[in-house]
Amino acid sequence: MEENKNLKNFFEAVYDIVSKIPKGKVTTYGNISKAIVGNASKSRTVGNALHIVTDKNIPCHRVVNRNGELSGSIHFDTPTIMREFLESEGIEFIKGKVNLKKHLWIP
DNA sequence: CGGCTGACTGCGA
DNA sequence: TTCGCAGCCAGCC
Repeated sequence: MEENKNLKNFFEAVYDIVSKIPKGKVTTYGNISKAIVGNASKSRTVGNALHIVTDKNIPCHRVVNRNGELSGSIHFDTPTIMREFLESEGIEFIKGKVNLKKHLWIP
């Protein structure tokens, strides 16, 4: 099957995938980009999409970078709220980073 | 229309 | 895994 062309644009696709991330799981910007266009070249655009959005229905706190770091936490109300959310969902943190080995989810 | 920035990634050491 | 460098793409001014 080809990529989802039903969506209006790349941003819509990002929101759609992010909102489907199961509780207790996390994914990376690159994985989302790959799930949409087939490669991680637009990984930065994925982050931009979550940056402009203010919809609380989108669990953007479950999206981290390839190292499992909460690089986007600085854009939240507080730089610690992102980790608090993940911990409350059962995500394990190792040295201040998400345990991708255990909680990584791919679309 | 042109240039800069960014919630990134991949590669090599 | 961590550090540094370069590439890619879309949105914004």
